[in-house]
Amino acid sequence: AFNQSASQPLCHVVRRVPKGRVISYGEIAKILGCPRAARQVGWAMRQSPDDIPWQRVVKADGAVAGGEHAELRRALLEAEGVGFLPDGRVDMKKYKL
DNA sequence: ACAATGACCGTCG
DNA sequence: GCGACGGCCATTG
Repeated sequence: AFNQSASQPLCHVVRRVPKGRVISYGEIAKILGCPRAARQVGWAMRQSPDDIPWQRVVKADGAVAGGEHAELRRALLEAEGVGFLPDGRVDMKKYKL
């Protein structure tokens, strides 16, 4: 049930992620009550305002999603102190919430 | 109502 | 360790 109103709880979860940390779509979905709704999270995120720190939302394996903005968000994460592995992914062991 | 698509996840070879 | 496959829930043509 990730309708437009769902973007609110979604934002809540994203905002609760501390700076310098990341969270995966699956984790968010789980927190929202639908452990298998990772895709919907992505869908809701796409239509959500950009005022929220979406840069902290990455895939379960640490890869940064987000198509065109992916590189930009990666840069933002680096600015927050999130370390990236040589393969261009976040070190989930250290930074995953 | 059906089939295809997606800012994904977990399992299996 | 990596690539392939299916499942998941909601949106869209």
